[in-house]
Parts: sequence; structure tokens; C-alpha cells
Amino acid sequence: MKSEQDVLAIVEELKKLYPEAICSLDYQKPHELLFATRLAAQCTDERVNKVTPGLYGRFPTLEALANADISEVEELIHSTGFFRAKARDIVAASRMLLDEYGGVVPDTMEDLLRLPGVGRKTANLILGDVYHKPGVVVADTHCIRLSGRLGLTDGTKDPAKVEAQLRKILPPEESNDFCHRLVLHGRAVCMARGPECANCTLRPWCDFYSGSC
DNA sequence: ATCCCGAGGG
DNA sequence: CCCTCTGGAT
Repeated sequence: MKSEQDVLAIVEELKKLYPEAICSLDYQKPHELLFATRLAAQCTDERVNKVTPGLYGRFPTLEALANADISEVEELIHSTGFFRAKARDIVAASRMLLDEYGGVVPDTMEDLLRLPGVGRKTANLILGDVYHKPGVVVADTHCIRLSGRLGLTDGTKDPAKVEAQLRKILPPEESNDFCHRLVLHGRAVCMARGPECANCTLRPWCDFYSGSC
């Protein structure tokens, strides 16, 4: 596995490469990030950002979303895929947020997971980016792939295991930003297909490079 | 054919 | 662990 020095070296190198560890989903309010993340399932952030202005323009508040016609939501989000399940979840979660949480997106994993269509990925994004909780690890497709290649994890693709393994080795105050940077690096350099190892400054610490690349 | 900052159900 | 849900880009 990886030494503590290697982990910190990777953390620092990613900081240099991507100074601002930002989420690339556009949003203004917490519930807008929540639903943008739901829409991002098997869909690029870029495409999500093309439909959310229309969705949140037509339904500007949680109340509007809670009372929205499902088929109208389906049309607005159609191009993101899985549109039936996503539309159903967005309206149902809006209702639960109003009925049980006073319209405030909750700040605990337990409560977030009760919301329809909210899994660990979405919940962690809210805990990290909205509430700035320490020790948040967002195990999405990029995080899972890059962590495995670098050798930060044992190669598992199970999000819960990746989450647990990263939480053990990352400084809690760095973990959330680190995951955002993995996403940025996963898009720019360490793509799923044809990773550009020649352009990658993480090579000194990367198992994938020393192995099969 | 494979991938995109997944979630839910079996 | 597996499968399904769905569209768009490469």
C-alpha cells in the first residue's frame, strides 16, 4: 500500500495542479446542489448544467418542485438520462424536505439517506460542500478509478469500501477537497479511456504508471 | 462498445 | 455481489 509520505505528496501535488477544489455543478441553493447531483448519475456535469437553469427557472423554490407535474420535470431533465426515476425522486424528495425538515436540507448522513434518490455520493457532496464537515470522502466514478490506479485503495470498485479506505489515510480537513481534485484530474489527464500518463505529474507515486501504462 | 462526480432493489 | 434504469458523447 501507500506510505503516509506518498499520500501527502499526492495531496500536495494535486493542490498545485488544481488550486481551487471546486464542484463543477452549477447551483445557488443547497437543494439545487442536491438535485443537480441526483441528475449527475451516469451523466456528465456539463450536461446537468445545461438542464438545471431550465428546471430551477420553471420551479424556483422547493415548494414549486414539490408540487410540480412529474411529466413536466421529466421533459426538462430528459437529456440527462434515467429521467423517470430522477424526476420522481426530485419531486418526492422536495416533499419530504418540506414535510419533515422544514424545507432545510439536512446536515447528517442518516437524514440525507432517507431522502428519495439520495445515496452516499450525493449525501457526501452535501456534507462537504454545503456544511463543510471534516472527513468527507466522495467516492464517485473518478475517485474510485484514480484511487485504484494510484494505489490509495486495494482496487475495489465498491464505493463504500473506497470511502472507508480513503478516510483512513487522508487528513480529515483535506479529504473533501482532495476528492474534488481527483475528479478534475480524472477529466483532464487520468481519463477512464486513454489516460495521458505522459502529461501526469503524479507518476512518481502511481502504481498504474509503474505497472501497465 | 464504453463512459459520464449513482441509486435502488434483489 | 448482481441487475436495471436512460440519454448523449466519443
